[in-house]
Amino acid sequence: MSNLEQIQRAAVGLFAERGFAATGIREIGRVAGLNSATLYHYAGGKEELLAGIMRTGLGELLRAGREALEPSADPAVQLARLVLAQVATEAVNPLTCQVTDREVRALTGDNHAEIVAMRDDYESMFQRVLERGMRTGEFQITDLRVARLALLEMCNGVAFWYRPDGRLSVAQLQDRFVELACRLVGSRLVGRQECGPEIVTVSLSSEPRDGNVGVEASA
Amino acid sequence: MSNLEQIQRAAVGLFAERGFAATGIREIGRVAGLNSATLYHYAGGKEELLAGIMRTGLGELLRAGREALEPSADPAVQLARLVLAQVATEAVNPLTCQVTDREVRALTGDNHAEIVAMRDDYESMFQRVLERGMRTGEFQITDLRVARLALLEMCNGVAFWYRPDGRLSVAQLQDRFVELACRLVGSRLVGRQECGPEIVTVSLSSEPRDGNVGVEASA
Amino acid sequence: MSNLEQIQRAAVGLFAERGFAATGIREIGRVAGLNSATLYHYAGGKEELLAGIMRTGLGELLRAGREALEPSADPAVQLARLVLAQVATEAVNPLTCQVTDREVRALTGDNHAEIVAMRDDYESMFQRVLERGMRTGEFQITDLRVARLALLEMCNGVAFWYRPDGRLSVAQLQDRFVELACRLVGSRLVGRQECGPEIVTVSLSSEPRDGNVGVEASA
Amino acid sequence: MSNLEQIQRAAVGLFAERGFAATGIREIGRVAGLNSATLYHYAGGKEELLAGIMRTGLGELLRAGREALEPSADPAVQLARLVLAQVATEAVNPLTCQVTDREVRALTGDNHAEIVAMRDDYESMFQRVLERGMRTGEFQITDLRVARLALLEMCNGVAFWYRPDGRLSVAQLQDRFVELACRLVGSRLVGRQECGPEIVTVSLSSEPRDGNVGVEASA
DNA sequence: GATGAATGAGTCTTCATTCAT
DNA sequence: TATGAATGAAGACTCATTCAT
Repeated sequence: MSNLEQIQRAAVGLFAERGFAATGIREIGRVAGLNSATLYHYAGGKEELLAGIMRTGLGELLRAGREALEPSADPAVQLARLVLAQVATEAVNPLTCQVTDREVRALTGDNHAEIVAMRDDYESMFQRVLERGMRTGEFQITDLRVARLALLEMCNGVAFWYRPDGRLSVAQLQDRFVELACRLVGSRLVGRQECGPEIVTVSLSSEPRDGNVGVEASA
Repeated sequence: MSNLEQIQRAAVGLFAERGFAATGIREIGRVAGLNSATLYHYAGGKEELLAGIMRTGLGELLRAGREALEPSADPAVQLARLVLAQVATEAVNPLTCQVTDREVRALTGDNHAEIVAMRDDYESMFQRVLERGMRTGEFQITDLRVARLALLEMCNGVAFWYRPDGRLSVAQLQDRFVELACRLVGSRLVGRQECGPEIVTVSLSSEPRDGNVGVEASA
Repeated sequence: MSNLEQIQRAAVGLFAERGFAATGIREIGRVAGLNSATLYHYAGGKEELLAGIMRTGLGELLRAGREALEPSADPAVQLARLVLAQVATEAVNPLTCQVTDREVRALTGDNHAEIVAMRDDYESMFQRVLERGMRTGEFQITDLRVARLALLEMCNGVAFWYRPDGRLSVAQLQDRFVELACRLVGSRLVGRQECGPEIVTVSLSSEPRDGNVGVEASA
Repeated sequence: MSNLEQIQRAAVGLFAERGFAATGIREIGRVAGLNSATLYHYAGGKEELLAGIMRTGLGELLRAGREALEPSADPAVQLARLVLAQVATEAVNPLTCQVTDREVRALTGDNHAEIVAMRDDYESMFQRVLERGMRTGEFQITDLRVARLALLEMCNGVAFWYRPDGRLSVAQLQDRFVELACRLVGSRLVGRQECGPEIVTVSLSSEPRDGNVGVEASA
């Protein structure tokens, strides 16, 4: 594992636990096993470190989202696949997703603009699917904006309570959420077999792990 | 308006915008129009200030929740009323609710324990209603825990995006969320006329406001 | 007991325990049962409070010292009586004497000058007696200054370790110290019956006490 | 001279002049020629700085005391050598000794316990010698505790008034004090030639000096 | 006579960052 | 590549003091 990854993991763990502002650069260094000055060499500073983490997290959500939309044009299937993708990503990388979700306000200038833009891109995927589902009559939605926001909050929440060593497997969690999402938008329940090819879920290099399993990605 | 209220409003505004850890005591004082030392006279310190705000916020959620459960024993009605109450409280006091939702980890010791206990109390209201609805067959829930968490996340989210001066009135927002909640748990759609007496929504004294309208409470 | 006395006692107790600089005006007020602002009315401020205490303490030492020197012109008797007087004063008012001994450097300007002058006055009593004892041949002193300083340190020390409820009565303590002093200056041992009329030992109003016994003085 | 030494000297000078509580960390930094934050890098904080100084001072007193007791078993000689050692240490490092003597109460927790234990160790050396001298009949002491305390106060006092550039050399000062001590305990006068090998007197690195002379020690 | 309110200056300490090595 | 040293700015908090009531 590279030094930057080591640093990102340490940072994600601490940022998730205490928040960006309450975490010291020295503490990150200590957890990563590096001098805090070394950290500047690899990560470029505290805010750059956070921005890198969030780019990673949102980048993966975007990639998985695009993969989700690809195979089918059916809004119900697309929504189900979006939920599959997001839930799995959040479940497999909860701390990175927590940080990505909560610390946007800590960014400034270009970093802030870039991350907000990525987030907006991601949310617009849901928006467009919901819109098309309404137009085709597959969805029964009273208020598009409210539905989208409720749906997103619900899915984002996974990162904050799901524990991989708990009762539910990721696959089970996905099934539960697809069901909830279908109900929320008033669509028919989309089954797993309808959903087409499985979506790759990436185990992010920024996510702190005991041991080192799963599909690893350096992005 | 008392000095403590002035301080709490300033603090809530800043905590919501930048987070507790990223907000300086001097800055709160500046916004409140007081010397930072005076703030200690009224609020007792930064953490005490936060704890006071969160006590206010959770206290009101608990109160409104109890009022919601009272008139009917029907789980569907109780759930609808819980959602009515929470959505309205969040919509009317969004910043206080944001802070209450996000800054628990900044508390320590007894403050932390107390607030966590209040939050658990509140969440158990939803849990109990969902359980009873499942037993009576009014709800069709695949996974109780997942449903509860999804529901709560969805409702908590309101504080983060609802704007009182926007397209939707609070009443409309409530209707949308009752519909979403009913769908989520697989119950019949509970109409407003079924819901019984209106639930008082308190405008918290800790909530920053332009002007000063609404039912005000010092609790 | 007057309010000023109450304040002085509280202050002496705290100054002795933690030192002047480490003691807060509010804490003194709390111990005295008064608001810290009220303290300004009676004592005029923190430094004035200390100066008052030290004036009291040194004033009493000076008074007792003069009383000691009066009845006899014999240097040996005079020295014995000076020791009797000082030891008793320190034993009966240990905390006031500790503060008087140690906190001179906390004073400024006129207060400082005045207290230093009083202390010098007091020490010069010993100096003069030792000088005369040398001239008359009653004392065998190798180095006058060293002897005086050693003698004074020795006597001042009483305030720091003597406990009235301990093994030794004040009278016994006096006897021990007279013996030590006589040895130190190489004089014959002066017996109690030689010492003439007893010296009044004042129980200072600035000394914290449980209950309220002894000859009390307001000076 | 190392930075830590620089800091300790500055601190000792200021602590001796104004007291620990009345000395600011910034002021120490200014005198030491360092930013106050740098001070934390080397000394770890204000209390740690004091504790380090006192460890140095008491450590040296203990070492010299042990060296004093070694060569002879004769209580009179041992006492004389203890006095030689202490007087020289105090005369050569007066400010460090002042601080060590007076600021114990500023320490807390483990630091306090450790320093008090060292001081008790040191005082017990005197106690044991006095005890043995009484048993062997070499000393004529009416009250052991009083004699020990008087002796110690007398010797401690040296740090507060001896000036190396004054009338007396350290050796002369030692002779005067050995004489006083012998008188105090009623022993024969122990001469220098009886005292055996000279005791090393260490010039502490924490002691502020103009120029930089003498046997220097980093301990 | 007595006090709660108020504050500017001060406290110790930690911060993110830079830089010479 | 890696780090100990160094610092100005800022952190939360306490201070002695004044004053209107």
